[in-house]
Amino acid sequence: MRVACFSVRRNPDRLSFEIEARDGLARRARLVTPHGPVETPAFIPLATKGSVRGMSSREVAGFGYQMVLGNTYHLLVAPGPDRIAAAGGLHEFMSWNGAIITDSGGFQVFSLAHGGIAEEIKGTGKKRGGLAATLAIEEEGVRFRSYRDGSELMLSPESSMSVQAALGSDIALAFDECTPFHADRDYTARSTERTSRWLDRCLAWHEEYGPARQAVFGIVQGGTYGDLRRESCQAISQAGVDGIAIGGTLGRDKAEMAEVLGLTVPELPVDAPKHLLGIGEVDDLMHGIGLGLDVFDCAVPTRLARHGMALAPDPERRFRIDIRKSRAAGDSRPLVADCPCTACRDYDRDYLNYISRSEELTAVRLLVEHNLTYMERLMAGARDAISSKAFADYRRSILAGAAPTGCCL
RNA sequence: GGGGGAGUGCCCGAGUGGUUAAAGGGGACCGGCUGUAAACCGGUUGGCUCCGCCUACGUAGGUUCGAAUCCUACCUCCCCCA
Repeated sequence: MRVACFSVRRNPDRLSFEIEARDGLARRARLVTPHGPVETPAFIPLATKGSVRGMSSREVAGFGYQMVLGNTYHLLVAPGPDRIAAAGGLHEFMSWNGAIITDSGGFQVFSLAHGGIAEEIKGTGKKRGGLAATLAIEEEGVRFRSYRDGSELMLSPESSMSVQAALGSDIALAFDECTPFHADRDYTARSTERTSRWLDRCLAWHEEYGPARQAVFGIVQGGTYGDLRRESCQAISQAGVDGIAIGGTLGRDKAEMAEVLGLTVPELPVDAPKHLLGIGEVDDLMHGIGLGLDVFDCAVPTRLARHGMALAPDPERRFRIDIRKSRAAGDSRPLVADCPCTACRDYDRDYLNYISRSEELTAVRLLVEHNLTYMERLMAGARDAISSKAFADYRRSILAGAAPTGCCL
């Protein structure tokens, strides 16, 4: 049974979403926020703590990005919503003129308890010492211990929305619990239902006190269970949100992720803007766009860069090249041929290998710029392909090892 | 010429009779990273016919049941006095 009653709160002051072209399920659209448009499909870099690590806001805009993602939990811990509000909101605070979507802190319920997605799936989170920063998950909300000073803090649907109101993001995400991969069906079901109740509370609070020009997205949970995903989709579709994000565990591997998304996306209203949270990698983006998803955010491009990995059209090596490997030493080729980023224009692999191994900050900056440039070109290429009804070919060529064709400068 | 000190695995550096193939760093190599506790986290790093053996703590001898650790000679380096 297809959900038909998607009640987008169509308020152009807050958010509009215009689909401009379709190619199969994929679509090219424009998400217009109070801080400008976002051409979709779009990849959104993370500015978790109010900064895209290693890059100035001006630089990020220069790479072609129109939206970044900030985090409620991290900005609550420091510097705190009051200080950001006093600065005139997060846009002003971080000198970012484009759109901002803020995550609700729901993911931190999961990540602070388990260490991360891979660690939770593999059960290796303990290796990092276990922060135990998530104290309790209750109907009211979640109690955390600040990893900064040990103090206790609570995040609830109301307080998360309140912080996001103070941050003044263009899109606020409803407070949710990201259920772990290892949660059983019973727990996932109860958690997902609670997340739905939390969504209602978020919307009620926002209706009353939230900024008029801030949109609210609900988050689909349900783990890897098809029926729970469906119920979550229905609850959100009927709640009166401005858009929908897909969260929660997407399974053990890419095959399972495809399965879960295959069960989830068709349950959502076609016309709603859809954001796939936390994904991802080059092939994942091609897959998600093919399903009709619009926005993607992920730590991977910036984090990999800090870890010495550059994105590259090499499916055999998971679309990345480890610039610190000795094979890069003495290699006078650019990182990626025809890439317009500084690393590729001005330097060769030999030099990048050397400065990266030397722990020079410049190496990190160059790789972050490269990866962000790569992702934006990948997405720009996808947008162009959709406009010319050639997305299937584009996707095929990218997965076969072709370089992104989009222009972002 | 006289006096003193030091030589340890790729590098630095602990260790002064047995539980030491030898702490700890660094480097190197491999792996991981998907709503960022992450410019981070694991693993490996003498050899082999690998659950045991061989080779190893400057070189060559010696003491001892047993030595990187004690003794002797030699080689090299550093410091001080002439």
